Amino acid sequence: MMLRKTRKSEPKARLNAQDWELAALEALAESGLAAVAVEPLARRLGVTKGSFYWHFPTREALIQAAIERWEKSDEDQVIAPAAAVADPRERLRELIRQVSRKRQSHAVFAALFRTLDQPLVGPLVERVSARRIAFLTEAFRHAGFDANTAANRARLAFSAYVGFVQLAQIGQPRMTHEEFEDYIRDFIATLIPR
Amino acid sequence: MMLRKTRKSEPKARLNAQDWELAALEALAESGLAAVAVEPLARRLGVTKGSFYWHFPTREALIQAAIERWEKSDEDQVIAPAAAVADPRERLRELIRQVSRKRQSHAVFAALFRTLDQPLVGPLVERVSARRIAFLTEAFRHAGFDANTAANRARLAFSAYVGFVQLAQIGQPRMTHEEFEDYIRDFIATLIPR
DNA sequence: GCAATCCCATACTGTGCCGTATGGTGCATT
DNA sequence: AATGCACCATACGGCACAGTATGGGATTGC
Repeated sequence: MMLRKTRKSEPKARLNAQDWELAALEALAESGLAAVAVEPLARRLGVTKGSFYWHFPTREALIQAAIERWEKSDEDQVIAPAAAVADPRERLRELIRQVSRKRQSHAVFAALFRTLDQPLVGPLVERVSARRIAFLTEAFRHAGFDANTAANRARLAFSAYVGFVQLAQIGQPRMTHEEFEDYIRDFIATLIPR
Repeated sequence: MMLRKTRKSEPKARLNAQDWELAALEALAESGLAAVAVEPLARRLGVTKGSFYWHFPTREALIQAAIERWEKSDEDQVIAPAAAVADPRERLRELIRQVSRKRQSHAVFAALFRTLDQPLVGPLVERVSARRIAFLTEAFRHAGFDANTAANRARLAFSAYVGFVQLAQIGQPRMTHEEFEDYIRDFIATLIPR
């Protein structure tokens, strides 16, 4: 009983709070918020909940920390790179292209969208959605649309984005890489006419 | 102990399987599949689970029956009326307009979309989605698009639809009726150019 | 090399739901 | 009026997870 026995892919022996947060985000992306449960995560990490409750006071605290971590990384990795592009149309195209990369981040977003009833998740999704819609509206305005049309177009684009990440969850489009690129091209051409 | 004591809005005294299915769909539309639980539903209906297990062998059976009922009613009330319209463009407009009515049905669809991991729900949503995308693709083809573009446009429209019902869940758009009508107008104008 | 601290295992209680067993009550039929 | 069936209440066992209590092994600082 001296050696470590069974463990998934033999990770590090001792954990910290960040390890739990990352594991929570993995489970969240794969199986939704319900999978962010203490005991299942502990099994996944090869420890018991005795470990967990040293790092976090409660399950809610873990969820809170995990989604805050996601919100920040998503802001940095999706919004910021797009905002850096000067030309409005090209900025929109860049934003849409971000969806195909950063799979993990969008999987988390999709998972959060499926748990809006949760008190911790609802406000977050609402906040992030409002921020992105505002960002899109601004971009469409600078692309030459009037205020009203820009708002509508932003809503449409964001809805299409949300719908797409949801559909991607079941592989409903079931597209090859070429089909996907073609779809994105049409997507952009339809929403951002020139 | 002769009279009925407490009960929500005093419904009928004795229930049948259909009552349970309708209650299940209500709970599903309001709070997702997790709320379709035997004991909570029993409380909601003012009875105990002794009643439930007379009508259904298991919780899965109730879910199965409820979503089958929804699938049929949705087919009849959303797809069929749109399919009846002759002109392709007008048919698409009619389909999109259906979304603003039939709120309950779309709330259920949104709830099911948030529970794709469930073995009973996944195939259903996949089936319904494929059917609608095929329907949309066909409509776009008849509207003059080539096969490839029609498929992409159908995906885009369906994604926007899925995203919209999800966003409606948090009242993210937070639109007045006029704003909504205006949005739908832009939605149609953008996706179905003439 | 020793103590303090960090990290975790074990064992427990509590809760909410699923499913079963069994008995009881109202209603229709005869 | 008695019987049979449809419908429901009550009570029970089981499971999975949240959270607590406590002790023990590992590590670090000295």
